[in-house]
Amino acid sequence: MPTAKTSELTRAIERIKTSSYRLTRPRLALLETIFKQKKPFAARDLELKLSGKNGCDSVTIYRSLPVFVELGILEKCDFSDEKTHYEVKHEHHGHHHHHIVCTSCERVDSIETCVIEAQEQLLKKLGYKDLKHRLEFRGLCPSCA
Amino acid sequence: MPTAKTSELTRAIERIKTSSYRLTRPRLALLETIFKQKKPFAARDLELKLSGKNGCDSVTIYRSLPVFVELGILEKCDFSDEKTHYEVKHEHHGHHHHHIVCTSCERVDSIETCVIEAQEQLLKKLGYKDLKHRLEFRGLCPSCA
DNA sequence: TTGGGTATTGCAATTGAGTTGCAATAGGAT
DNA sequence: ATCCTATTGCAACTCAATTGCAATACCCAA
Repeated sequence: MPTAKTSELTRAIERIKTSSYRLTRPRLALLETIFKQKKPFAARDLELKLSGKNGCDSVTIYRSLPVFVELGILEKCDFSDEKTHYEVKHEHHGHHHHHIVCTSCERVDSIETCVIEAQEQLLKKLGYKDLKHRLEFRGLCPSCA
Repeated sequence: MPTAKTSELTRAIERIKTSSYRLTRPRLALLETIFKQKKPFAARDLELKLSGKNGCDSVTIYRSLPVFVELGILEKCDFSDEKTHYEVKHEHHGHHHHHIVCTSCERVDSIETCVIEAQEQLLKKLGYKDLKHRLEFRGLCPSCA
């Protein structure tokens, strides 16, 4: 009896197999680690968990993450500075959403209601096209506050 | 007769002098270059314009920009990826605003009406404190579209 | 105006994320 | 089982940004 996580992994594997990409041992190890993540992660986070035998090289990680994004398994979600972050593209919030990161504990919550679409409509009326946006909130979460 | 730009430079100089920071030749050269910028810029942009005699070292640039932010002369405004961007904190839009960057010509416009405050109010009701946010739009501007 | 404490500079070296070249390896379709 | 091609992993590299440190230059106080 597959758990929700197992079937998500299974679906990811299926997506790779039906694409022109190959399902390799390193990629499988990567996926298994990825689906254990409870928060958005950076390449470096995976690197630490995947070093040594049965793991995979950091270069492979850097090369695979964009592939997974292309296959709809992951989503890029850049927080403030430094590194590129990714998160699993869960079915139940495949829809557009944003994050709020606690500046104290780094807890990440999802914001399901997006008010920005209104702003985009405004810009479209001004003649802008192909709009994308990125929004992040930072602050103290209820438990830290 | 000082132009608007001149007086902004003058005010910036004044801010440095009245702080514990020192007004040095490199910082002055940096400020002069900064106030010529018409768009948000990265450290690297200034570096190119300030190399050679009467310029200043890139390390000095990297060290000064955060100081200028602290003094309220500049504002950080991180676009998508890679480098850290800054922009002059003009008096006439010292208020909170966002940007839209054209994905074709890189033209940057300011968005004076911010709908995000509503979202923050919502998060505050949920118990979050000390909220900050960052929002950027990317897309084709009316002339490129 | 001069002297001196301290902020600042600039060079060189380093860090850290991410990329690239390339030969060896391993999917997976036939 | 074979073979074509995607993929791996190492080493070397790029590029932004940071740090150590000795030399320099602000600028305040006498």
